Amino acid sequence: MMGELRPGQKLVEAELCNSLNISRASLREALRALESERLIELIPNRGPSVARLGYKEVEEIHDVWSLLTGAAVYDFTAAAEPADFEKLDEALGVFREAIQENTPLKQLAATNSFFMAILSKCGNSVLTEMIISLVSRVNFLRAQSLLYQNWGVLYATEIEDIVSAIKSRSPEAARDAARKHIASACVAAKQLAASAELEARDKLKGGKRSNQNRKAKEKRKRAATNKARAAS
Amino acid sequence: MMGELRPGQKLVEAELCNSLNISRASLREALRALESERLIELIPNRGPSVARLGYKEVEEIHDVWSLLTGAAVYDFTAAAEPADFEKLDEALGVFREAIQENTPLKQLAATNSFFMAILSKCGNSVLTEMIISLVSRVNFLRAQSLLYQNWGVLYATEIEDIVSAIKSRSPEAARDAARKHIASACVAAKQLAASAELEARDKLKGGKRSNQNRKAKEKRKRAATNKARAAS
DNA sequence: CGCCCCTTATTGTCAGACATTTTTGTCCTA
DNA sequence: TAGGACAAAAATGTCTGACAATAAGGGGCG
Repeated sequence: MMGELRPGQKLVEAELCNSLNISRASLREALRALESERLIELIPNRGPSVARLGYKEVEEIHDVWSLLTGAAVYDFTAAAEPADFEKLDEALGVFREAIQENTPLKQLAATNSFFMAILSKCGNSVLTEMIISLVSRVNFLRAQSLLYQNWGVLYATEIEDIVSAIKSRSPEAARDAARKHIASACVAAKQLAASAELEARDKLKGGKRSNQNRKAKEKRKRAATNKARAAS
Repeated sequence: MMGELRPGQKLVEAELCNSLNISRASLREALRALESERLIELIPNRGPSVARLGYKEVEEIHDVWSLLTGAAVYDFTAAAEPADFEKLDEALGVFREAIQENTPLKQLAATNSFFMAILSKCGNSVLTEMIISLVSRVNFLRAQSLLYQNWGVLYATEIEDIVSAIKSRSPEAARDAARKHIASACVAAKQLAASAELEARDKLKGGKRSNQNRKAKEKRKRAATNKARAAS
């Protein structure tokens, strides 16, 4: 259920219908919704495919994400109450645990709950939704940066900086700390996106080669097919 | 085709299918897309209705819009070329014309093309799309501020300020001018949203009264319905 | 007048069908 | 052998009809 979908992978409606046990009508409704969230691409007459993220787009998303999250953290810092501080501490604690245990998915969940605690009290639900929408588009890159690389330790100190700035009631410092953290995430994501683009290019070459192989294989089939056609 | 849909108005699938001459399946796909863009609300088992914008939400949208557009104008100011200046001047000229001619819809089109000229060259397509999505949600309020009130003359001077700041290659000044303009638009939109909320409340009262009226009317139908039921 | 039940309208979902378009596979030719 | 024309297969875009589940509205009753 996780990580099984690679960017650019083509999705066939019939297969999805079977695996999800829903009708094509319902499936296509869901696909439309996923398309507006930019999680899949829907090219006319070519069907849906998992959204592909280029290097440039990753950068753009993080730029906007940084701007919006900075504003959210700024507003949160002014409005936060002691109960909110506790939530931040708790999420930060879980994150530290996850680093000790070396459980990347737990790290990801912890950072998500950390920022959700902030967003849910930033006072602007439109802002919150837009940030969530942006994060959903690059979340798998963030997961990869924790899974396959070791960005967690850096993220931890950055998040600590955010918390301490919030606790000292300094909106500007909190905003800058948050933007700095997202800048780090952007570096990690851009690395992954770049290597993914290279991989995709390699696969393309491999695919062309395999086409030639397939042609050789198919020659054996010819005889049988010819017989069938002669019969008709 | 314009202004026929009032916020909160219920949309019936069958009627839309007839008027658009498409099947329910296709219609529902389109409705899902409109829902993710927040142009309609889609409550389970209650069907679609034109999105309602409350006072608070109008403010939130304008806050985010201001932030994002500020960034776009900032980036545009650095990247703009002489050809882009011409587009801005042209849009501004059309806007002034429209004010002279007192043609509000032309004013709206002019401001849209003005900002589109900026957005298309701000260098961040994600940012551009998000702004367009936000504007689409409050565009009818902007149109009303031009149609029924006289915000156009103020908007004109504000847009001039943006242009002159851009031309003097001052990103900060351009950003602030843009944000100031959107703040004005926010004031206008909030007024309209507030009065719309009052209207809606009045209609609710009137609606209750009309229910009673309808009951009186329906009494005449009873006889026929009873006969039909007795027959079955 | 207000509340409960029943009828009706509307939505959510499915299965099947068909034209159009894309993709794949085959054959022919230079 | 590579490449192009052509046919076959697969997939999509769209429509129709159907049915259960839910919500809305009307009628009857206290």
